[in-house]
Amino acid sequence: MVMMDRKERDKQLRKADILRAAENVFASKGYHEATIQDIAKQAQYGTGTVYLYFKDKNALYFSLLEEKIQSLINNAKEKTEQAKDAKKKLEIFIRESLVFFEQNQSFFRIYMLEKNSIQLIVSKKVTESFSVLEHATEYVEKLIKHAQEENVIKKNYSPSELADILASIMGSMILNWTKSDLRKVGSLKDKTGFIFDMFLNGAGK
Amino acid sequence: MVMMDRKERDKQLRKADILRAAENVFASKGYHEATIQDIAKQAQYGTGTVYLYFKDKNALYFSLLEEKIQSLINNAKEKTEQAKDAKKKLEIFIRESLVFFEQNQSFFRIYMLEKNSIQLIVSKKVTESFSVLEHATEYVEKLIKHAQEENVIKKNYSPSELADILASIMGSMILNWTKSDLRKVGSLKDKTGFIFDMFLNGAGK
Amino acid sequence: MVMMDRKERDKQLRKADILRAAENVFASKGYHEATIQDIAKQAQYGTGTVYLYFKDKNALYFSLLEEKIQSLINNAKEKTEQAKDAKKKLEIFIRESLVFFEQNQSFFRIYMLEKNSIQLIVSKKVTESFSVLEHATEYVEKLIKHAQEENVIKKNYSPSELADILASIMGSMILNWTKSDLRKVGSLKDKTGFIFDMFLNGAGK
Amino acid sequence: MVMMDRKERDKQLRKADILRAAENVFASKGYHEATIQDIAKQAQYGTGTVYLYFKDKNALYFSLLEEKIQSLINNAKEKTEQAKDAKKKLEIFIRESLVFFEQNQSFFRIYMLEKNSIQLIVSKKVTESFSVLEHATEYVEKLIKHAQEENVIKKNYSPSELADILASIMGSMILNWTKSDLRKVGSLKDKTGFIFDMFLNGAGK
DNA sequence: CATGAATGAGTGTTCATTCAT
DNA sequence: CATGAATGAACACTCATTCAT
Repeated sequence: MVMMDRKERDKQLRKADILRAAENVFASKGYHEATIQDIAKQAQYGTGTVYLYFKDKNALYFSLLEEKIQSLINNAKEKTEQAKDAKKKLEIFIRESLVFFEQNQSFFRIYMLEKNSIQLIVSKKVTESFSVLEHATEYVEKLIKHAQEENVIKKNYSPSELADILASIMGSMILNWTKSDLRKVGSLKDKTGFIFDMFLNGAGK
Repeated sequence: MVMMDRKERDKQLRKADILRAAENVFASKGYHEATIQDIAKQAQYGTGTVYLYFKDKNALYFSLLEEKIQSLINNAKEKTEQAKDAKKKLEIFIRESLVFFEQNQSFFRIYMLEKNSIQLIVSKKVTESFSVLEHATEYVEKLIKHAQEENVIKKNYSPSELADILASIMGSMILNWTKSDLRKVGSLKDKTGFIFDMFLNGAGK
Repeated sequence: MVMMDRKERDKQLRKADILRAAENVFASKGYHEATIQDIAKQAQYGTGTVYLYFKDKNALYFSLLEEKIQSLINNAKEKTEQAKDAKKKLEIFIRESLVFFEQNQSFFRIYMLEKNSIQLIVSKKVTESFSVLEHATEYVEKLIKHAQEENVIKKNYSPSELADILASIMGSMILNWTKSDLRKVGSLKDKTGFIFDMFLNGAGK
Repeated sequence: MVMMDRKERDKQLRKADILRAAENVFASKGYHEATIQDIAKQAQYGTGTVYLYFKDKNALYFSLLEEKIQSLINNAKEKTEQAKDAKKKLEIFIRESLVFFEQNQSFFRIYMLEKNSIQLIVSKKVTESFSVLEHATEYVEKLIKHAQEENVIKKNYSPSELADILASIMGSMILNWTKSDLRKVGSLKDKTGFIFDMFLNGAGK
């Protein structure tokens, strides 16, 4: 995006190294059990080095979440815009999310591990930088509103509630998939149809 | 249920005291931020006393989850059996779960905070005592299977996946409800109809 | 002073143990180089134990200073009141201070090491509990005022400045004494006369 | 003094830059709270550069003290030699010291903060380079000896003790002055008379 | 049985010092 | 020479767990 000199580029590379290591460690242990030393070792840096790039453990953690969510949203938006009607947009959104999570399983672990903590525990440390999450939900809401306007989705249900439900259905399916034997089950994105159907038509006959 | 002497009864009473305290503390701080001293103080016992009734922090935590889930299932089973057809049973199950969580908000916090951790982190400490959760899902699966047999629910979808989805929809709604201004929104169990509808018929028009 | 049960008494004893250890360690290393582990080890307690009795390193440090200064003042006041005229009072004050510091050499090290830091660096942590020092200087000022009223000391000099000067002369002499070979020089309180003379009559002929 | 080539001159200039920065930083934070990075940044050099000119933090610190004390002594000596009699010399010494400290308040802060640490803590790192202080006290002692020979000062008191006392009285007065509202109180060197009087004639009537 | 004081391993974080560029 | 990123030892402080009373 922006032109940067070698120094700035190297800095970004190292920051990325550390984020990658943090992703693994947080994913396998969760926030509290992960130690900065774990992460530093995983990234093959000294302990102190981590602090050159992130103010503290919390900042590292939220940087990670932010980066990933941002990239998920950006990708979803881009792909979504190629479709015309709201129904297709929704379907693409579901598929792209599944693709993303399939490619980012360790991030998914983190997301699932802490998403509720984030929402329930009102930590002061959090609020600052965490508009990303709001943007994410706002985006899904927008998709749903469009679908309502196009008469694809019932108008009497609140878009924000529907957005949460769609997200939770997807979460549930991804979780199921991660727990199953991956070789047998096939790609996660094959679940798109099922999720889409469940969301639009439910389980009823 | 079982006959017990005074000694055993007292022991159970104290165990319950501690579980009640743990429920509050875990609910407001989450597992890691809660300390045994917090819990002991809240229960008006000495720190060491907690260890007379629970092997360690983890055991206390899972005892709590187990007890609550057990009571949720028991209650749901009992109420559910009063209905004849599968559709009604499902509706009752949903309603009773909502009632339970409305009465046990702090447990719900715990459940939401850690439910994913429980499933994702394969902790050696966990596996032992955690058959309850399986029983719970098994029970919902059974309800769904019945509904499939009675032609209320599509037969081509897996009961276990549908069970997870139903649970996640309910979780999503409860979370929404806890976050909103309780006085305005009314009782949680009023959401029964909406959830039931979403699950059976989806959001589509 | 106050009646206390065994528990409270034991607690005070342990607090005293730790204060004694802290006195040694701070005295030989200064505040920053002293570690809590040093102090705990010296007191033959575990690291964490220190924190049962003192909020943090700072609190321990100031507790120590406060306790010592308080005891110095109390003793000085008591002995001083036995004399009638201001001149005698001043002399007794000087002697008693010397006796105190001779008996509390490691405290004197601490006092000298940090007294200026205390006065120069306006630390927020300090201000709260540090009225003791003010009381101490106030007391010396009062002695000097009395001496001025009794025409023993020039009235045109400010009592507070004179108090500081007296204190600094004493500090200087005590420092000299600690540095010299104690066996040869004799007791510190033998310097009373010299200090008293220097303060009243100066070095001039 | 000595002829030096450009290289050597530049080196001295840079050393001086760093010493100036160190003076500010040490004065406002004290030895332990000051960091090499603070100093380097203040001096507008890289962190590593500091180590090209000073072996370590300690060496930098003592270089600073040494330089300042040296310059104080040199100036005092020079001005002092203009007077003939010992009494006048002493007075000039006091005045010049006050002038120096008034112009070097941040150094004074450092001096007061650590002067006792220096004398009390027998650090291996210190001893090497610290003959300056001895020279300084030796010089004051010499002044006092002269005054004794000229019958201005009592002969029965030890010159070294008197030197320390004079220094401590001056320190006390300077400290008082720095703490007061400078605009009201006027120049520090106006205290010369008072100090001289206190030293020669004491506070007595 | 009940207690809560004592413990010390373990964590996040800082900073003097080094060294590749 | 100059740099400043990297390092890792060190420290204050917490808390699950134990055990003497």
